[in-house]
Amino acid sequence: MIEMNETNLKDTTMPDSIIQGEVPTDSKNLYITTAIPYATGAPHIGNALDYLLADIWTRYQKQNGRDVRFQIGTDEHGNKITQKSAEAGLDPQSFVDKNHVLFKQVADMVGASYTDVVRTTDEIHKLAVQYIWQQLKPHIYKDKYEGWYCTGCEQFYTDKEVEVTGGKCPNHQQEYERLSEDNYYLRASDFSDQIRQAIENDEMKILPEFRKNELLEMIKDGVKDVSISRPRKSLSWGVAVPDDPDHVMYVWVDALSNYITVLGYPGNSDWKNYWPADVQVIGKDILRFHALIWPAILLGLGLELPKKLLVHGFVNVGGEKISKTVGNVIDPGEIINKYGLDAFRYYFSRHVPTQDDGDFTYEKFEAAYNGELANDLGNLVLRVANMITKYQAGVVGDAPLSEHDMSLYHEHMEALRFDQALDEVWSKIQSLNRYIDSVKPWEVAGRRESDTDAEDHLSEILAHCTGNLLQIGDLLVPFMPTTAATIHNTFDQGVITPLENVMFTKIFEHTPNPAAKTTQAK
RNA sequence: CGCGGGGUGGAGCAGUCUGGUAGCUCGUGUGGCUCAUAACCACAAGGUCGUAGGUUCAAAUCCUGCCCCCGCAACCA
Repeated sequence: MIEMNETNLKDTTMPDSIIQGEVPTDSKNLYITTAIPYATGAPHIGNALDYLLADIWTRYQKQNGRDVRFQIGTDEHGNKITQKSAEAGLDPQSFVDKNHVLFKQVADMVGASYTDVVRTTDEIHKLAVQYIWQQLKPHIYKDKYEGWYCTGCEQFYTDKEVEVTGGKCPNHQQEYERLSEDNYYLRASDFSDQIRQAIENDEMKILPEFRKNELLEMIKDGVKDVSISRPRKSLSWGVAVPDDPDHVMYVWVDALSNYITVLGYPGNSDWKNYWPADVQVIGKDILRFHALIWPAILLGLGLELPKKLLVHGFVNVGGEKISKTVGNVIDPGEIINKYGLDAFRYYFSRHVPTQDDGDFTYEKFEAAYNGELANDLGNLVLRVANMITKYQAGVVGDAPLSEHDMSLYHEHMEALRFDQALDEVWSKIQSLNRYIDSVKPWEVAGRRESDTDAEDHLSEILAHCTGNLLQIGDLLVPFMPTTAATIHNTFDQGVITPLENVMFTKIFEHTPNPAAKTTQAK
C-alpha cells in the first residue's frame, strides 16, 4: 500500500519534525513489525496488544515526519493447521483463508495503521523463502533427528512429554517408538559470537533490559543449531525444500522470513529502503526465536539485524492467566463496543506496562475510564471550551504554544515505555486542572465590569489553557487518534467548535456509581 | 545448588544502581469552589518498606541466611 514513488522523495521533501529537536534526526524510513500469529484459531488479546504497540510507535514516528511501513500477517503452515482444518472439515488453504481474516479484523478493530499484510501461503512469500533457503545453504547441513515417535499422531514427542504420559501416547494408547529421521539443520552456532555481541552492545537492542540479560545468560555457551525441516511424510503442509522434494521446511525459515519477504525481498529492491527494521514487536514467549534464530538467518543472508526488539508481557485477568478452559478470555470487540476504541487503546497502553505483564479487569478498566478519561481529561476539555464560549463568545485568543518541557514524554517514547509517556501526559492534564482552580477565571470574568484589566487577563488565561490543551492533543495523537482530533477540532480554528457530545460519558456497569452514595449522604 | 522477576500504608505501583525527611494514583475522611461530565481543587488519616542477622554515625536502599509469589527451562507455534 506504500506507493513506490514515495521512497525517493525523502531527500528533497523531508518534512520538518513536528516536535523539533526532540527526536533523533536520521532521516531513514522506518519499518516496524508485529509477530505473525499462527492461524489455527481465534485471535486473542495478546495479538491485539502487538498491533496496538506497533501502531503507537508508527503514529508517533509519522507525527514526527517519518515514512513508516508497518507489517502484520499470519503464519499458515504446519501440522496443526492440517489437523485443525480436517476437524473443521476444510482443506488447509480454505481454513487459513478464513482464519487470516479474523486476525486482520482485530488489527483493524484496534485501529492499527498497518501498510503491509503478509501470509506465509502467499505465492510470492513461498518463492522468496525458497530463495532464502538457497542463500543459507553454506550454513545448512543434514543430520539425523532421533526421538520418541507416535505412529498414530505421526509426530515426535519430547522426553518430558513421554515421561509425563508414562511412555504411552494418550491419544492412541500405544507406546512411543524410538525413531530417527533426516532433518536439515541451520548452523546457528556459526553466528554465536556475532549474535551475542549484537545483543550485548545493543546493536540489536532488546527491551526491557532484564530480557536481554536473561537471554545473554542463556547463550553464554553459544547458540545451538536448529532443525529447519521435516520429511514430507511427517509434514506435508509447508514450503518444499529446494532440490529435495522429500523435505518440507519447518516453521523457522518459513515464518521468520516474512519480515523481509513482505518488503519485497529479494525481488523488489524497495526492501532496502526499510530494512533493517526499526522495531520488531513480539511477546515474551517468542523472544528466543527472534533474538537467536532470526538473527542467524539474517546473518546467513548477509543482512543487518533489527535495531530493537520490543518484548511485551502477557495480559492477565484479575491476576489469573487467560485460558480458554477457565473461560476468562477477554474480547477486545466487547470492550471497544462499550467504551470506545480510544478508551481501549488508552487502558492497554497506559495500564498494561509496555514491557511487562499487565492485568485487566472490567473494574480496573472502568475506574480508569471514568476517573482518568471522563473526569480528568474529558471534563477539562469541556470546562475550558465552556468558559471560552460563555465569557468570550467562543473566540479563542492567540493561543501561545505551551512552553511546557515535554522532554520526559519523548524520552519515555524513545525508550518504548508508552505507559510512562502517558503518565507524563496525565501529569500535564492535572497541572492544567490545578492552574484553572488557582487563577479562578470565573472570578476574573465577574470583575470585568469594574476592572478594565480583567478582560485582558481573562483572555490570557483562557489562551493559556487552549495552548496547553492543543499540546495535550498532540501528545495523545499516537495513543488516542480520535480524541486528539476532537481536541484539535474544538480549539484549533480560533473559534470554539462546540463539542457534539460529552467526551467519555460515564459508565457504571462494573463500579459503583458515586451519585447514588452522595444523594444518600446529603 | 538450573535461570530470571518480585514481596513498600485498603488496592495498584515508584523509590533500591549513586545509603541520610518513605513518594504517586485510586480508595477513605474533612473542607473549598462553581467554568465543568455529582466534576475540579486543598488538607488529613493510614506504612516497624517479606523475615532474621550483619556493615555503618545513618539502610526500603549495601552484605548474608531464610520464607512466600510469579515467569522461563530450547523445537511449543
